[in-house]
Amino acid sequence: MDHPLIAKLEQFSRLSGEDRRALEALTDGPVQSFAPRADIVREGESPRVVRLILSGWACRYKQLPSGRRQTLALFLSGDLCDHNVFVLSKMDHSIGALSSVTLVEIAPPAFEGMMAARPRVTRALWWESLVNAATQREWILNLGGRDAVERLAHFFCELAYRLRGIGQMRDGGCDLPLTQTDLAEVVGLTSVHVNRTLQTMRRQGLLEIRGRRLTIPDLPALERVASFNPNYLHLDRVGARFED
Amino acid sequence: MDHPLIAKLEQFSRLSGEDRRALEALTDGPVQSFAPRADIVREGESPRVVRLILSGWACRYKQLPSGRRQTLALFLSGDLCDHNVFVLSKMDHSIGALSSVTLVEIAPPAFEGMMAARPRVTRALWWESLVNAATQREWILNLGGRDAVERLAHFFCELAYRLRGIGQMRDGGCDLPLTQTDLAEVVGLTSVHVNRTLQTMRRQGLLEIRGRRLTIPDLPALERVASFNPNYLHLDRVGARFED
DNA sequence: CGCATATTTGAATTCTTTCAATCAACGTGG
DNA sequence: CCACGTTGATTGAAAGAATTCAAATATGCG
Repeated sequence: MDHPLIAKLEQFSRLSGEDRRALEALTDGPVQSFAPRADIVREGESPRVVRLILSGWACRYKQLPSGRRQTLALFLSGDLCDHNVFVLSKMDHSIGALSSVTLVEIAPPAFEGMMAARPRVTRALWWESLVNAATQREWILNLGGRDAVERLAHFFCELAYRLRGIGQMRDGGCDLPLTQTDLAEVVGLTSVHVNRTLQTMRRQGLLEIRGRRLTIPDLPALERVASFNPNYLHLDRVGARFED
Repeated sequence: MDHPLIAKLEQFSRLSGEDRRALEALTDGPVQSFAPRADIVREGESPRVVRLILSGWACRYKQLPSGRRQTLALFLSGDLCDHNVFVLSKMDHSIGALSSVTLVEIAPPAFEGMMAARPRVTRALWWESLVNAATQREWILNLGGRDAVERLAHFFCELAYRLRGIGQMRDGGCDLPLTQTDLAEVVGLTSVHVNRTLQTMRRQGLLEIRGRRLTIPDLPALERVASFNPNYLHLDRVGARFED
């Protein structure tokens, strides 16, 4: 199996053998494991390292005094948790495991050293961080401008594209380690309403959820429901892996 | 009057005379003007330059097929519109003027040259971009986790802190060139509901809007209503301007 | 003064939440 | 292998929040 970070970055840029070795060396530290629901970093802590998700699903989240929790971003295998927050003195949000998670920590100096030495990797990392920013914007649009069905549809579309990018979509479906409560925190609704909305969507044949598996029988249909436009994922240079 | 970008960056880091001259040189291009409601950059265009807002209010926004428009970020004097989007080939959102706006364009090579030459400025620009990212996250929380009163309260709190940082709060108030429709697009509500919500808030003495002026008689009270925590603005190093 | 833009209002509808209870699935220990 | 406890999914009824549509007022500007 491919190295998750390499797999991710190759979506944008073709990497040389040297580039790959540099990335592998960067991430050969000890692997850490987290149980589902465990916090990986908590708001208020001082970030010291960059974290690379190797397997499992994690999220960035914030909690309101009311107890309501909002997911701000989803981290999948190959995702970096903030490759630059260590510029700031304190975390303004938390990072938590949604499923079982394994990750490696990368020391900032090693990270910066590699950026200096490997321009193509650096370019790919820039792309990564700009796509993250674009994804955050799209989430704002999703919460501010769409109703329950559209929000969930959009989230699942984004998920499908992201998972496909890292080779984790199979037979029009994927693992879905999220409970309905987790989904509710992603889309800013209550779990009860997510439940009813999912039923509606199932009835319309937009998706199927059984066990921990999500199936999307007709992704284009789901995209239409969500007014999904994948432009913000900036995958238009995927071909770059074949040129250069 | 201070140079807007210098004023902004000095919130975080003390700049030397050299630093300031470099920033001034960077932004001495021709000044462009935009009328209220005019688009500055449109979705789909290829970004070629970095833009610095000199005066007026602008915003990043996206539009849904339904016609509904969502504001993704607010740009005030001293703000840079994406000092790095030119890495991506096409804009995935638009930038529009909310009031009359003046700005200067900065060519990417000049920008990068200055980053290479002036580490302290670079550090400040990093801070700027991380605070932008944090602000985006907070907007997600605002839309996903708060009701109408709280959302508006939170927005006005953020506004007060940002305007104070650039010296545009006077007598507990500020100019507010936004219509209720503009506000609705910021907080993801209809203008009708914004109208009713503002009336409630006025009745509770949380704010006052007359003409184009916003007054906040008791900011701490408004912060309590919004559960506002300014930590995400990362102003904790403001003192840095006096040390170093 | 008069048009154009912005704010305000009311009533009806739709969407979402709340609360409380039930049902289903799953893993553990006996 | 089954009872039991825990967690997640589902349901119903009622309340609450936000939207829609249409019309009426205000406000500002030329």
